[in-house]
Amino acid sequence: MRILVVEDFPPLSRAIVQGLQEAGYAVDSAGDGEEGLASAQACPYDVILLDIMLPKLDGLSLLHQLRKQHHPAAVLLLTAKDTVADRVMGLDAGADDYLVKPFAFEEVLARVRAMARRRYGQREAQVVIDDLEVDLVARTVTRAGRPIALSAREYAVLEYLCARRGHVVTRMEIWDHVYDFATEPSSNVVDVYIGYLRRKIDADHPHKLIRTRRGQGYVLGEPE
Amino acid sequence: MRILVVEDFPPLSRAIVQGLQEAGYAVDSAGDGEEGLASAQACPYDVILLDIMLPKLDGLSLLHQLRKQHHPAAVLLLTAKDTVADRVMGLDAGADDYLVKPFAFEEVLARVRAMARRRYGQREAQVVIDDLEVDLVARTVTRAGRPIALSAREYAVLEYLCARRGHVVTRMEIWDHVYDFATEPSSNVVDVYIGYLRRKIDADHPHKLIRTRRGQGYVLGEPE
DNA sequence: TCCCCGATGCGCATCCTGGTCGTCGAAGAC
DNA sequence: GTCTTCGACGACCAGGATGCGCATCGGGGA
Repeated sequence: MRILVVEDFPPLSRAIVQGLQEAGYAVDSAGDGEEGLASAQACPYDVILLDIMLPKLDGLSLLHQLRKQHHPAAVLLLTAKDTVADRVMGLDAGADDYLVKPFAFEEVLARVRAMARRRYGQREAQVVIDDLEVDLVARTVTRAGRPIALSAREYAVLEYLCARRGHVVTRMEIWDHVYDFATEPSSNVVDVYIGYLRRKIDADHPHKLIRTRRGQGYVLGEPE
Repeated sequence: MRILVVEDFPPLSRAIVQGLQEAGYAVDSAGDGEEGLASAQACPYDVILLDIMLPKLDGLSLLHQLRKQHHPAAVLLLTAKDTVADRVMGLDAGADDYLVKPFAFEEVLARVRAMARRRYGQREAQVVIDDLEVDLVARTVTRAGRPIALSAREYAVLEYLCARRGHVVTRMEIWDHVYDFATEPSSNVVDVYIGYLRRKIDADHPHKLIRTRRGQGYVLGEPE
């Protein structure tokens, strides 16, 4: 899952970004409204955390712009104000959820998880494929009942594959959702991580869970 | 689907071309407006990705020329500017969609898919013919419920046949939409791939799904 | 230490070519 | 109308080149 944080107060922004990264998300941040808009347009973020009071371009205007362009991200508004009028205005503008400052980081995490899941039309917090179980809330993976430890990046790749289970996913798409802006897509990292994952959860030959579509990408699940 | 990318900034161009190829499209590229116009006139592209700021001939002029010649391609404009005036000018010139830089690759892919589908008048993301099902989003194929693995090229041919289901399609047309400039049409590749497809999805004799129209081409579906 | 990521080389699926065989259809003879 | 003949077109096969995917190694960073 890839997340954008638009917040102008550096300590808060830093705290949120760090917390989300620790939770295994790919996170970018923007310090004002204009930067936020540009970033949002540049990337298919799954979730955008958006402060309302921002320099240059306020959060609600930004949200309006995004929705006008049919941006698919789920938006979580962060605000100091909490009146019914504010709340209505935010949700009317196309926000998916609403969080009033001050809030606990736990709260952020919970809502982000919920939104990310909703975004891919998954009701269940648990994805089951064959004897593999991925718990998207607990962020745990078991195969045939035995728990499997994944690194943050490994989990991120698996999570994205789960979100699009049964669909052919190109390397580029995986890249887009697992990496932030820091790196360049001119390498075989994705292959490498598919390899790691297979070694841990899909050791048999031929691979039954993560199937290769030569020249196209990978598919998770989808039997036969 | 065959796509032309007209973009003068090499890194961006390369990234887009590579990504689209990975997604199974036949892609050519042009580095300036004149080259772009020449390529567009030389080939029945389904989609053209067109930068506005270009050397020699700018994107809007190019677009005007194409529309004057009734070129059928769907055009996706790429631009750094994003004012209402720009947007209106682009769409008035006959563009089908509009993408503001910087953008994520996945955004490009989504819009290209949407345009390609619209272009062939398909609402559904899934094509069903008899007991054959082709999911154009998931890029999966099933016959009588059983999934069928196709290679990238096999899928590309089938996708094009789906797009023109019920119509007679010549070899040349298939070739045009499945291959880029790299190869020459002086062979029987298309026949060969029709053969591959039939073996996988249409094994019965006589072939019910992919019918031969001697001296003309092939038809997908269209009973009797 | 564990995780992350770029690079290299090998093996194989995929792709294409060229050739041969089978088949369809038109035209002509009866 | 029917049968025959011939030409052309399409189907299928198999060998070989290509390039993709995968495993692995090793350096760098947290």
